Amino acid sequence: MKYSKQREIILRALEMNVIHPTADELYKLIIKDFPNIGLATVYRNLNLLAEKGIIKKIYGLDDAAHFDHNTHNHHHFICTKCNKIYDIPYDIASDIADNVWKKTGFTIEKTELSFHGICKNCQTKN
Amino acid sequence: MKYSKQREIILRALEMNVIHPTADELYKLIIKDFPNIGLATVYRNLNLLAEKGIIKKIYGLDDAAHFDHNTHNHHHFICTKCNKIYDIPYDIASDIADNVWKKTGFTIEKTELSFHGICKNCQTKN
DNA sequence: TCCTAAACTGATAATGATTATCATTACTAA
DNA sequence: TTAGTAATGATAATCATTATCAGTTTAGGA
Repeated sequence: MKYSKQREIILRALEMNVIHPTADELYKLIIKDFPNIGLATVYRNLNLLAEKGIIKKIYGLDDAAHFDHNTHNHHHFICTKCNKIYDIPYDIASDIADNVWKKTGFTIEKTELSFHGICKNCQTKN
Repeated sequence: MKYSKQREIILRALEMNVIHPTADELYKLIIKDFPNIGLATVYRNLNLLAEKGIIKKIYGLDDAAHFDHNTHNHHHFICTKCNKIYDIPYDIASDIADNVWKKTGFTIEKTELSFHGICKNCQTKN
């Protein structure tokens, strides 16, 4: 993996945003400051960074993949009203992968927990 | 919701298959016996049935949505070698949604746990 | 410093999954 | 039987993502 200015920019942009953006959302943020960057470059680098474990790729929240600079073990909640994505602490179910292994004998490489519902903020409104 | 022969066929085809098919996979199975059915009809009805809670739509296993006639609470494991999808019993983490609610105050409507790894069968093959 | 190979880029075409459109058909309640 | 509406099949459109490719940048020697 060779250094590239674009990758640097993409990683910084992701780190500055706690909104778990999709590749396209991040692209739209970045072109404001770097109008020459290509959409494919954003996709490419996000995937590369996720492969290397430098960032996280989150599936299953909606139809698009989201990216997260927080690589610590944690899960996600998406509010079906405001569509905001929240982090859920890992210790909510820290032994779950181990349980699955004990019960099934399957080797677990990745555990993805996603919760859908109404966040506290949207509950009080309305 | 009005009766339709196609919906009946789609539901039966899903019930007969434990393979958690995608809409397209199910379509390819069905046209063998019902060559006139349209792909859009399969998508439409699977989504409709999932909305009504008659079947389950599973996200996050791979890029396509899979469907499951088993509506009992349970989770899924996908083997990264053979791509087979296995059911994981619910009691592996039966209190997890409750835990999230207690910790965050968020109302949980849907909990989706998906595990990726190597199944027992593929482990022994090597 | 200069040179080359490999990695990276931007633009865009291609893909794959899914949804929208629309004219036609099938169900159902009166 | 009929009218109203939901459903259908064919296909165009969309959306997210990946592949392609010619030109550019980077990095590690000579």
